[in-house]
Amino acid sequence: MLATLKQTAELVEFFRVHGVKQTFKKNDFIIRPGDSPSGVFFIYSGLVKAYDITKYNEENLLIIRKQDEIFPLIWAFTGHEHNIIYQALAPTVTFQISRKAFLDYIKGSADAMFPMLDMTLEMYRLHGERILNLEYRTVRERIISFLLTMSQRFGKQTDAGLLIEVPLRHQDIASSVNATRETTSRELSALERKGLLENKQSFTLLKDVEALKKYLA
Amino acid sequence: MLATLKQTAELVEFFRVHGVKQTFKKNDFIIRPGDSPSGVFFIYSGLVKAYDITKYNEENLLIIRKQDEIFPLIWAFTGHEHNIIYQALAPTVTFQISRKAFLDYIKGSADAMFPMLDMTLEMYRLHGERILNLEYRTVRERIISFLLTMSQRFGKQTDAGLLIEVPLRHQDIASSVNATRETTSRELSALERKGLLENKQSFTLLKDVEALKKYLA
DNA sequence: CAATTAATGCGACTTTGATCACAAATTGAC
DNA sequence: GTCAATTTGTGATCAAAGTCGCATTAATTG
Repeated sequence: MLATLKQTAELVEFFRVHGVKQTFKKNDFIIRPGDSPSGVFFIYSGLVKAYDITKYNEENLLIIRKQDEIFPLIWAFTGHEHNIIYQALAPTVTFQISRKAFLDYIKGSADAMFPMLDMTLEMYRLHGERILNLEYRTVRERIISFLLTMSQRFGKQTDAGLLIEVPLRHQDIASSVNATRETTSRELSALERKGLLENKQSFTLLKDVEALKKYLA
Repeated sequence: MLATLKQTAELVEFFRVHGVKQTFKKNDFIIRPGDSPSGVFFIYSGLVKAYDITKYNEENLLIIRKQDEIFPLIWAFTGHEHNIIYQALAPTVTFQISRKAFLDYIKGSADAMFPMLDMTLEMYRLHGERILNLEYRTVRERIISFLLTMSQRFGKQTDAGLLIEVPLRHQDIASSVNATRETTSRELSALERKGLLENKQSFTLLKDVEALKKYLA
Protein backbone atom coordinates (compact mmCIF):
# COMPACT_ATOMS: atom_id res chain seq x y z
CA MET A 1 0.00 0.00 0.00
CA LEU A 2 1.27 3.40 -0.92
CA ALA A 3 -1.33 5.29 1.06
CA THR A 4 -1.02 5.93 4.76
CA LEU A 5 -3.94 5.42 7.12
CA LYS A 6 -4.17 9.16 7.45
CA GLN A 7 -4.46 9.68 3.72
CA THR A 8 -7.19 7.07 3.53
CA ALA A 9 -9.03 8.62 6.48
CA GLU A 10 -8.93 12.01 4.77
CA LEU A 11 -10.46 10.59 1.64
CA VAL A 12 -13.29 9.01 3.61
CA GLU A 13 -13.79 12.35 5.35
CA PHE A 14 -13.96 14.19 2.05
CA PHE A 15 -16.76 11.96 0.82
CA ARG A 16 -18.61 12.11 4.14
CA VAL A 17 -18.53 15.89 4.26
CA HIS A 18 -19.11 16.72 0.61
CA GLY A 19 -21.02 13.69 -0.57
CA VAL A 20 -24.69 12.84 -0.55
CA LYS A 21 -25.42 9.90 1.67
CA GLN A 22 -27.57 7.13 0.24
CA THR A 23 -28.63 3.84 1.70
CA PHE A 24 -29.51 0.79 -0.33
CA LYS A 25 -31.19 -2.43 0.62
CA LYS A 26 -30.00 -5.74 -0.66
CA ASN A 27 -30.60 -6.05 -4.43
CA ASP A 28 -31.29 -2.34 -4.89
CA PHE A 29 -29.80 -0.92 -8.04
CA ILE A 30 -27.23 1.83 -7.56
CA ILE A 31 -26.57 2.33 -11.25
CA ARG A 32 -29.28 0.72 -13.36
CA PRO A 33 -28.99 -0.89 -16.78
CA GLY A 34 -28.47 1.82 -19.37
CA ASP A 35 -28.03 4.61 -16.82
CA SER A 36 -25.20 7.07 -16.97
CA PRO A 37 -23.45 7.37 -13.63
CA SER A 38 -24.93 10.27 -11.68
CA GLY A 39 -21.68 10.75 -9.80
CA VAL A 40 -18.80 9.06 -8.09
CA PHE A 41 -19.82 6.69 -5.31
CA PHE A 42 -17.79 5.91 -2.24
CA ILE A 43 -18.80 2.75 -0.40
CA TYR A 44 -19.03 3.63 3.25
CA SER A 45 -20.29 0.17 4.16
CA GLY A 46 -21.73 -2.81 2.34
CA LEU A 47 -21.09 -4.73 -0.85
CA VAL A 48 -21.71 -3.73 -4.44
CA LYS A 49 -21.81 -6.05 -7.41
CA ALA A 50 -20.63 -4.74 -10.78
CA TYR A 51 -21.81 -6.66 -13.81
CA ASP A 52 -22.96 -6.31 -17.36
CA ILE A 53 -25.57 -8.06 -19.47
CA THR A 54 -24.29 -10.10 -22.38
CA LYS A 55 -25.92 -10.29 -25.76
CA TYR A 56 -27.43 -13.58 -24.60
CA ASN A 57 -29.08 -11.70 -21.75
CA GLU A 58 -26.97 -13.27 -19.09
CA GLU A 59 -25.33 -11.45 -16.23
CA ASN A 60 -21.56 -11.33 -16.38
CA LEU A 61 -20.09 -10.57 -12.98
CA LEU A 62 -17.13 -8.24 -13.27
CA ILE A 63 -16.13 -7.50 -9.72
CA ILE A 64 -17.54 -7.15 -6.24
CA ARG A 65 -16.71 -3.90 -4.54
CA LYS A 66 -16.49 -3.38 -0.82
CA GLN A 67 -16.01 -0.78 1.89
CA ASP A 68 -13.70 2.18 1.16
CA GLU A 69 -13.83 1.64 -2.58
CA ILE A 70 -15.00 4.01 -5.28
CA PHE A 71 -17.03 3.32 -8.39
CA PRO A 72 -17.32 3.58 -11.34
CA LEU A 73 -13.56 3.88 -11.18
CA ILE A 74 -12.68 4.35 -14.84
CA TRP A 75 -15.52 6.75 -15.45
CA ALA A 76 -14.57 8.77 -12.38
CA PHE A 77 -11.17 9.53 -13.88
CA THR A 78 -11.65 9.36 -17.61
CA GLY A 79 -15.33 10.01 -18.16
CA HIS A 80 -15.34 6.87 -20.28
CA GLU A 81 -18.72 5.18 -19.94
CA HIS A 82 -19.42 1.50 -20.10
CA ASN A 83 -22.73 -0.24 -19.56
CA ILE A 84 -21.92 -1.57 -16.16
CA ILE A 85 -24.67 -2.19 -13.66
CA TYR A 86 -24.03 -1.61 -9.96
CA GLN A 87 -26.29 -3.35 -7.51
CA ALA A 88 -26.13 -3.71 -3.72
CA LEU A 89 -25.42 -7.25 -2.59
CA ALA A 90 -26.02 -6.36 1.04
CA PRO A 91 -27.34 -3.31 2.89
CA THR A 92 -25.04 -0.59 1.65
CA VAL A 93 -24.30 3.03 2.49
CA THR A 94 -22.64 5.23 -0.11
CA PHE A 95 -21.60 8.85 -0.37
CA GLN A 96 -21.92 10.33 -3.82
CA ILE A 97 -20.27 13.41 -5.29
CA SER A 98 -20.18 14.85 -8.77
CA ARG A 99 -17.40 13.80 -11.09
CA LYS A 100 -16.21 17.39 -11.30
CA ALA A 101 -15.96 17.76 -7.53
CA PHE A 102 -14.14 14.46 -7.38
CA LEU A 103 -11.60 15.46 -10.01
CA ASP A 104 -11.08 18.89 -8.47
CA TYR A 105 -10.36 17.29 -5.15
CA ILE A 106 -8.02 14.66 -6.59
CA LYS A 107 -6.09 17.11 -8.67
CA GLY A 108 -5.73 19.50 -5.79
CA SER A 109 -4.69 17.01 -3.15
CA ALA A 110 -1.51 15.05 -3.58
CA ASP A 111 -2.48 12.99 -0.57
CA ALA A 112 -5.70 11.86 -2.18
CA MET A 113 -3.75 10.44 -5.09
CA PHE A 114 -2.16 7.70 -3.03
CA PRO A 115 -5.34 5.90 -2.00
CA MET A 116 -6.59 6.29 -5.57
CA LEU A 117 -3.50 4.71 -7.04
CA ASP A 118 -3.68 1.92 -4.47
CA MET A 119 -7.27 1.23 -5.35
CA THR A 120 -6.64 1.24 -9.07
CA LEU A 121 -3.65 -1.06 -8.69
CA GLU A 122 -5.77 -3.44 -6.65
CA MET A 123 -8.51 -3.50 -9.28
CA TYR A 124 -5.91 -4.09 -11.97
CA ARG A 125 -4.40 -6.89 -9.92
CA LEU A 126 -7.81 -8.51 -9.40
CA HIS A 127 -8.57 -8.45 -13.09
CA GLY A 128 -5.13 -9.92 -13.69
CA GLU A 129 -5.96 -12.78 -11.36
CA ARG A 130 -9.17 -13.44 -13.22
CA ILE A 131 -7.25 -13.62 -16.47
CA LEU A 132 -4.71 -16.01 -14.98
CA ASN A 133 -7.56 -18.11 -13.64
CA LEU A 134 -8.67 -18.83 -17.18
CA GLU A 135 -5.49 -20.77 -17.82
CA TYR A 136 -7.10 -23.72 -16.12
CA ARG A 137 -8.65 -25.96 -18.67
CA THR A 138 -11.57 -27.47 -16.80
CA VAL A 139 -14.53 -25.69 -15.30
CA ARG A 140 -13.89 -27.43 -11.99
CA GLU A 141 -10.39 -25.99 -11.73
CA ARG A 142 -11.55 -22.52 -12.67
CA ILE A 143 -14.33 -22.59 -10.08
CA ILE A 144 -11.87 -23.62 -7.39
CA SER A 145 -9.40 -20.98 -8.44
CA PHE A 146 -12.15 -18.35 -8.50
CA LEU A 147 -13.33 -19.24 -5.01
CA LEU A 148 -9.79 -19.20 -3.66
CA THR A 149 -9.30 -15.75 -5.15
CA MET A 150 -12.58 -14.58 -3.65
CA SER A 151 -11.46 -15.89 -0.28
CA GLN A 152 -8.38 -13.67 -0.40
CA ARG A 153 -10.60 -10.64 -0.59
CA PHE A 154 -13.63 -11.74 1.39
CA GLY A 155 -12.68 -14.87 3.33
CA LYS A 156 -12.84 -15.19 7.09
CA GLN A 157 -11.26 -18.09 8.87
CA THR A 158 -13.79 -20.01 10.98
CA ASP A 159 -13.54 -23.37 12.66
CA ALA A 160 -15.64 -24.88 9.89
CA GLY A 161 -13.34 -23.48 7.20
CA LEU A 162 -12.80 -20.39 5.09
CA LEU A 163 -16.06 -18.49 4.94
CA ILE A 164 -16.91 -16.18 2.05
CA GLU A 165 -19.91 -14.15 3.16
CA VAL A 166 -20.88 -12.90 -0.26
CA PRO A 167 -24.11 -13.87 -2.01
CA LEU A 168 -22.89 -15.56 -5.17
CA ARG A 169 -25.42 -17.14 -7.46
CA HIS A 170 -24.29 -19.96 -9.68
CA GLN A 171 -24.71 -17.61 -12.62
CA ASP A 172 -22.29 -15.17 -10.99
CA ILE A 173 -19.67 -17.83 -10.55
CA ALA A 174 -20.36 -19.26 -14.00
CA SER A 175 -19.76 -15.94 -15.73
CA SER A 176 -16.57 -15.39 -13.72
CA VAL A 177 -15.10 -18.68 -14.86
CA ASN A 178 -16.49 -18.66 -18.40
CA ALA A 179 -18.85 -21.52 -18.11
CA THR A 180 -22.60 -21.97 -18.21
CA ARG A 181 -24.79 -21.87 -15.15
CA GLU A 182 -25.70 -25.53 -15.59
CA THR A 183 -22.13 -26.80 -15.74
CA THR A 184 -21.25 -24.62 -12.75
CA SER A 185 -24.18 -26.02 -10.76
CA ARG A 186 -23.08 -29.56 -11.53
CA GLU A 187 -19.48 -28.92 -10.57
CA LEU A 188 -20.43 -27.17 -7.34
CA SER A 189 -22.66 -30.11 -6.42
CA ALA A 190 -19.85 -32.53 -7.12
CA LEU A 191 -17.47 -30.55 -4.90
CA GLU A 192 -20.11 -30.41 -2.15
CA ARG A 193 -20.64 -34.16 -2.36
CA LYS A 194 -16.91 -34.61 -1.86
CA GLY A 195 -17.18 -32.49 1.29
CA LEU A 196 -14.74 -29.87 -0.02
CA LEU A 197 -17.08 -26.91 0.21
CA GLU A 198 -20.58 -25.73 0.92
CA ASN A 199 -22.25 -23.25 -1.38
CA LYS A 200 -25.43 -21.50 -0.32
CA GLN A 201 -27.12 -18.47 -1.81
CA SER A 202 -25.76 -16.19 0.89
CA PHE A 203 -22.32 -17.63 1.50
CA THR A 204 -19.71 -20.13 0.39
CA LEU A 205 -17.68 -22.13 2.87
CA LEU A 206 -14.41 -23.67 1.78
CA LYS A 207 -14.22 -26.66 4.08
CA ASP A 208 -10.96 -28.16 2.84
CA VAL A 209 -8.74 -25.54 1.28
CA GLU A 210 -5.77 -27.87 0.97
CA ALA A 211 -7.74 -30.47 -0.94
CA LEU A 212 -9.14 -27.75 -3.18
CA LYS A 213 -5.67 -26.43 -3.94
CA LYS A 214 -4.57 -29.89 -5.00
CA TYR A 215 -6.89 -29.67 -7.97
CA LEU A 216 -4.90 -26.74 -9.27
CA ALA A 217 -1.49 -28.39 -9.07
CA MET B 1 -5.90 11.59 -19.18
CA LEU B 2 -5.19 13.16 -15.86
CA ALA B 3 -1.54 13.87 -16.58
CA THR B 4 -0.38 16.89 -18.53
CA LEU B 5 2.23 16.63 -21.25
CA LYS B 6 4.65 18.35 -18.93
CA GLN B 7 4.13 15.80 -16.18
CA THR B 8 4.69 12.97 -18.63
CA ALA B 9 7.81 14.62 -20.02
CA GLU B 10 9.20 14.97 -16.51
CA LEU B 11 8.69 11.30 -15.83
CA VAL B 12 10.49 10.36 -19.03
CA GLU B 13 13.28 12.71 -18.02
CA PHE B 14 13.57 11.14 -14.60
CA PHE B 15 14.10 7.71 -16.10
CA ARG B 16 16.51 9.01 -18.72
CA VAL B 17 18.67 10.77 -16.17
CA HIS B 18 18.58 8.27 -13.32
CA GLY B 19 17.97 5.04 -15.17
CA VAL B 20 20.32 2.58 -16.78
CA LYS B 21 19.79 2.41 -20.51
CA GLN B 22 19.45 -1.00 -22.08
CA THR B 23 18.78 -2.04 -25.64
CA PHE B 24 17.11 -5.27 -26.63
CA LYS B 25 16.82 -6.99 -29.96
CA LYS B 26 13.63 -8.65 -31.06
CA ASN B 27 12.88 -11.72 -28.94
CA ASP B 28 15.44 -10.82 -26.24
CA PHE B 29 14.23 -11.52 -22.75
CA ILE B 30 13.99 -8.52 -20.45
CA ILE B 31 12.73 -10.47 -17.46
CA ARG B 32 13.30 -14.19 -17.93
CA PRO B 33 11.20 -17.09 -16.69
CA GLY B 34 11.63 -17.40 -12.93
CA ASP B 35 13.61 -14.18 -12.58
CA SER B 36 12.80 -11.59 -9.98
CA PRO B 37 12.57 -8.15 -11.52
CA SER B 38 15.92 -6.38 -11.23
CA GLY B 39 14.23 -3.01 -11.22
CA VAL B 40 11.52 -0.90 -12.73
CA PHE B 41 11.70 -0.58 -16.53
CA PHE B 42 10.56 2.38 -18.54
CA ILE B 43 10.01 1.70 -22.24
CA TYR B 44 11.70 4.49 -24.14
CA SER B 45 10.92 2.86 -27.47
CA GLY B 46 9.82 -0.51 -28.73
CA LEU B 47 7.32 -3.19 -27.76
CA VAL B 48 7.39 -5.58 -24.83
CA LYS B 49 5.30 -8.71 -24.49
CA ALA B 50 4.21 -9.78 -21.00
CA TYR B 51 3.19 -13.39 -20.64
CA ASP B 52 3.29 -16.35 -18.35
CA ILE B 53 3.70 -20.07 -18.86
CA THR B 54 0.73 -22.23 -17.97
CA LYS B 55 0.96 -25.58 -16.28
CA TYR B 56 0.54 -27.09 -19.75
CA ASN B 57 3.68 -25.26 -20.81
CA GLU B 58 1.90 -22.89 -23.10
CA GLU B 59 2.46 -19.17 -23.30
CA ASN B 60 -0.41 -17.05 -22.06
CA LEU B 61 -0.16 -13.55 -23.43
CA LEU B 62 -1.19 -11.03 -20.79
CA ILE B 63 -0.55 -7.67 -22.38
CA ILE B 64 1.70 -5.92 -24.84
CA ARG B 65 3.42 -2.84 -23.50
CA LYS B 66 4.59 0.08 -25.56
CA GLN B 67 6.46 3.35 -25.42
CA ASP B 68 6.19 5.46 -22.25
CA GLU B 69 4.94 2.56 -20.16
CA ILE B 70 6.45 1.05 -17.05
CA PHE B 71 6.77 -2.56 -16.03
CA PRO B 72 6.34 -4.65 -13.97
CA LEU B 73 3.65 -2.25 -12.82
CA ILE B 74 2.22 -4.06 -9.82
CA TRP B 75 5.62 -5.10 -8.54
CA ALA B 76 6.92 -1.56 -8.91
CA PHE B 77 4.33 -0.30 -6.45
CA THR B 78 3.55 -3.22 -4.22
CA GLY B 79 6.59 -5.47 -4.41
CA HIS B 80 4.20 -8.29 -5.19
CA GLU B 81 5.93 -10.71 -7.54
CA HIS B 82 4.30 -12.64 -10.34
CA ASN B 83 5.98 -15.10 -12.63
CA ILE B 84 5.56 -12.87 -15.58
CA ILE B 85 8.01 -12.99 -18.44
CA TYR B 86 8.87 -9.81 -20.34
CA GLN B 87 10.27 -10.17 -23.81
CA ALA B 88 11.00 -7.63 -26.53
CA LEU B 89 8.72 -7.99 -29.55
CA ALA B 90 10.70 -5.44 -31.51
CA PRO B 91 13.98 -3.58 -31.00
CA THR B 92 13.44 -1.93 -27.65
CA VAL B 93 15.19 0.65 -25.49
CA THR B 94 14.47 0.77 -21.77
CA PHE B 95 15.69 2.75 -18.80
CA GLN B 96 15.84 0.83 -15.58
CA ILE B 97 15.93 2.08 -12.01
CA SER B 98 15.73 0.34 -8.65
CA ARG B 99 12.36 -0.13 -7.07
CA LYS B 100 13.44 1.98 -4.12
CA ALA B 101 14.52 4.90 -6.29
CA PHE B 102 11.25 4.61 -8.17
CA LEU B 103 9.16 4.69 -5.01
CA ASP B 104 11.15 7.54 -3.53
CA TYR B 105 10.60 9.55 -6.65
CA ILE B 106 6.89 8.76 -6.87
CA LYS B 107 6.25 9.51 -3.22
CA GLY B 108 8.13 12.74 -3.40
CA SER B 109 6.62 14.07 -6.60
CA ALA B 110 2.93 14.76 -6.76
CA ASP B 111 3.30 15.40 -10.47
CA ALA B 112 4.66 11.94 -11.11
CA MET B 113 1.55 10.43 -9.60
CA PHE B 114 -0.66 11.59 -12.45
CA PRO B 115 1.05 9.70 -15.26
CA MET B 116 1.23 6.67 -12.96
CA LEU B 117 -2.47 6.75 -12.22
CA ASP B 118 -3.22 7.20 -15.92
CA MET B 119 -1.09 4.23 -16.80
CA THR B 120 -2.63 2.03 -14.14
CA LEU B 121 -6.14 3.01 -15.17
CA GLU B 122 -5.31 2.16 -18.76
CA MET B 123 -3.96 -1.26 -17.80
CA TYR B 124 -7.05 -1.88 -15.70
CA ARG B 125 -9.25 -0.82 -18.59
CA LEU B 126 -7.42 -3.12 -21.00
CA HIS B 127 -7.82 -6.09 -18.70
CA GLY B 128 -11.47 -5.18 -18.35
CA GLU B 129 -11.85 -5.31 -22.12
CA ARG B 130 -10.27 -8.72 -22.20
CA ILE B 131 -12.74 -9.94 -19.62
CA LEU B 132 -15.66 -8.49 -21.54
CA ASN B 133 -14.35 -10.14 -24.69
CA LEU B 134 -14.91 -13.53 -23.14
CA GLU B 135 -18.65 -12.97 -23.20
CA TYR B 136 -18.60 -14.03 -26.81
CA ARG B 137 -19.39 -17.67 -27.08
CA THR B 138 -17.48 -18.73 -30.17
CA VAL B 139 -13.77 -18.62 -30.77
CA ARG B 140 -14.36 -16.74 -34.01
CA GLU B 141 -16.15 -13.92 -32.24
CA ARG B 142 -13.53 -13.69 -29.53
CA ILE B 143 -10.71 -13.53 -32.08
CA ILE B 144 -12.46 -10.72 -33.94
CA SER B 145 -13.13 -8.85 -30.72
CA PHE B 146 -9.53 -9.31 -29.62
CA LEU B 147 -8.16 -7.99 -32.89
CA LEU B 148 -10.49 -5.00 -32.80
CA THR B 149 -9.30 -4.21 -29.27
CA MET B 150 -5.68 -4.55 -30.39
CA SER B 151 -6.37 -2.17 -33.23
CA GLN B 152 -7.50 0.48 -30.75
CA ARG B 153 -4.09 0.42 -29.15
CA PHE B 154 -1.84 -0.44 -32.07
CA GLY B 155 -3.85 0.06 -35.26
CA LYS B 156 -2.88 2.43 -38.06
CA GLN B 157 -5.28 3.27 -40.82
CA THR B 158 -3.83 2.43 -44.25
CA ASP B 159 -5.50 2.26 -47.65
CA ALA B 160 -5.51 -1.53 -47.40
CA GLY B 161 -7.23 -1.45 -44.00
CA LEU B 162 -6.46 -1.23 -40.30
CA LEU B 163 -2.88 -2.37 -39.78
CA ILE B 164 -1.70 -3.84 -36.48
CA GLU B 165 2.07 -3.89 -36.65
CA VAL B 166 2.62 -6.25 -33.75
CA PRO B 167 4.06 -9.74 -34.14
CA LEU B 168 1.26 -11.96 -32.87
CA ARG B 169 1.68 -15.69 -33.13
CA HIS B 170 -1.42 -17.82 -33.27
CA GLN B 171 -0.56 -19.05 -29.78
CA ASP B 172 -0.56 -15.45 -28.53
CA ILE B 173 -4.00 -14.82 -29.96
CA ALA B 174 -5.22 -18.23 -28.81
CA SER B 175 -4.25 -17.59 -25.19
CA SER B 176 -5.83 -14.14 -25.29
CA VAL B 177 -9.17 -15.53 -26.40
CA ASN B 178 -9.05 -18.73 -24.37
CA ALA B 179 -8.80 -21.17 -27.18
CA THR B 180 -6.20 -23.59 -28.45
CA ARG B 181 -3.60 -22.73 -31.03
CA GLU B 182 -5.13 -25.16 -33.52
CA THR B 183 -8.66 -23.78 -33.30
CA THR B 184 -7.28 -20.25 -33.57
CA SER B 185 -5.27 -21.19 -36.68
CA ARG B 186 -8.35 -22.67 -38.30
CA GLU B 187 -10.50 -19.65 -37.52
CA LEU B 188 -7.89 -17.18 -38.75
CA SER B 189 -7.59 -19.14 -41.98
CA ALA B 190 -11.35 -19.08 -42.43
CA LEU B 191 -11.42 -15.31 -41.90
CA GLU B 192 -8.55 -14.87 -44.36
CA ARG B 193 -10.35 -16.98 -46.96
CA LYS B 194 -13.35 -14.68 -46.59
CA GLY B 195 -11.05 -11.74 -47.31
CA LEU B 196 -11.80 -10.06 -43.98
CA LEU B 197 -8.24 -9.94 -42.71
CA GLU B 198 -4.68 -10.94 -43.33
CA ASN B 199 -2.59 -12.39 -40.53
CA LYS B 200 1.17 -12.71 -40.88
CA GLN B 201 3.78 -13.35 -38.25
CA SER B 202 4.80 -9.71 -38.11
CA PHE B 203 1.47 -7.96 -38.58
CA THR B 204 -2.28 -8.33 -38.86
CA LEU B 205 -4.29 -6.33 -41.35
CA LEU B 206 -8.01 -5.89 -40.79
CA LYS B 207 -9.23 -5.51 -44.34
CA ASP B 208 -12.95 -5.15 -43.67
CA VAL B 209 -13.58 -3.79 -40.21
CA GLU B 210 -17.30 -3.32 -40.79
CA ALA B 211 -17.79 -6.93 -41.85
CA LEU B 212 -15.77 -8.07 -38.84
CA LYS B 213 -17.90 -6.01 -36.48
CA LYS B 214 -21.04 -7.62 -37.86
CA TYR B 215 -19.94 -10.90 -36.34
CA LEU B 216 -20.14 -9.37 -32.89
CA ALA B 217 -23.64 -7.97 -33.21
C1' DC C 1 22.48 -19.25 -47.57
C1' DA C 2 22.17 -23.76 -45.62
C1' DA C 3 20.60 -25.82 -41.71
C1' DT C 4 18.07 -25.84 -37.76
C1' DT C 5 14.30 -24.26 -35.09
C1' DA C 6 9.83 -22.24 -34.67
C1' DA C 7 5.26 -21.54 -36.37
C1' DT C 8 1.34 -22.81 -39.09
C1' DG C 9 -2.12 -25.91 -41.66
C1' DC C 10 -5.09 -29.33 -41.38
C1' DG C 11 -7.14 -34.22 -41.07
C1' DA C 12 -9.30 -37.61 -37.90
C1' DC C 13 -11.17 -38.51 -33.68
C1' DT C 14 -12.75 -37.54 -28.92
C1' DT C 15 -14.60 -35.08 -25.13
C1' DT C 16 -15.98 -31.45 -22.29
C1' DG C 17 -19.24 -28.60 -21.60
C1' DA C 18 -23.28 -26.25 -24.03
C1' DT C 19 -28.07 -26.63 -24.86
C1' DC C 20 -32.78 -27.68 -23.92
C1' DA C 21 -36.25 -28.88 -20.80
C1' DC C 22 -38.39 -29.26 -16.49
C1' DA C 23 -38.88 -30.30 -11.56
C1' DA C 24 -37.61 -28.98 -6.97
C1' DA C 25 -36.11 -25.76 -3.70
C1' DT C 26 -35.27 -21.25 -1.99
C1' DT C 27 -36.14 -16.45 -1.48
C1' DG C 28 -38.69 -12.27 -1.54
C1' DA C 29 -43.03 -9.61 -1.45
C1' DC C 30 -47.48 -8.67 0.22
C1' DG D 1 -47.46 -17.30 6.21
C1' DT D 2 -48.75 -17.71 1.38
C1' DC D 3 -47.85 -16.97 -3.34
C1' DA D 4 -44.98 -15.59 -7.08
C1' DA D 5 -40.56 -15.14 -8.76
C1' DT D 6 -35.97 -16.50 -8.79
C1' DT D 7 -32.56 -19.83 -8.34
C1' DT D 8 -30.91 -24.44 -8.37
C1' DG D 9 -30.66 -29.66 -9.68
C1' DT D 10 -30.28 -32.84 -13.08
C1' DG D 11 -31.27 -35.83 -17.24
C1' DA D 12 -30.69 -36.36 -22.28
C1' DT D 13 -28.70 -34.86 -26.40
C1' DC D 14 -25.44 -32.52 -29.33
C1' DA D 15 -21.84 -29.72 -31.17
C1' DA D 16 -17.92 -26.66 -30.72
C1' DA D 17 -13.64 -26.97 -29.76
C1' DG D 18 -9.91 -29.85 -27.75
C1' DT D 19 -6.44 -33.45 -28.69
C1' DC D 20 -3.14 -35.96 -31.35
C1' DG D 21 -0.30 -36.36 -35.16
C1' DC D 22 2.43 -34.94 -38.74
C1' DA D 23 3.33 -32.30 -43.10
C1' DT D 24 4.39 -27.72 -44.74
C1' DT D 25 6.06 -23.16 -44.49
C1' DA D 26 8.50 -19.32 -42.41
C1' DA D 27 12.10 -17.41 -39.54
C1' DT D 28 16.45 -17.37 -37.26
C1' DT D 29 21.32 -18.25 -36.80
C1' DG D 30 25.87 -19.65 -37.58
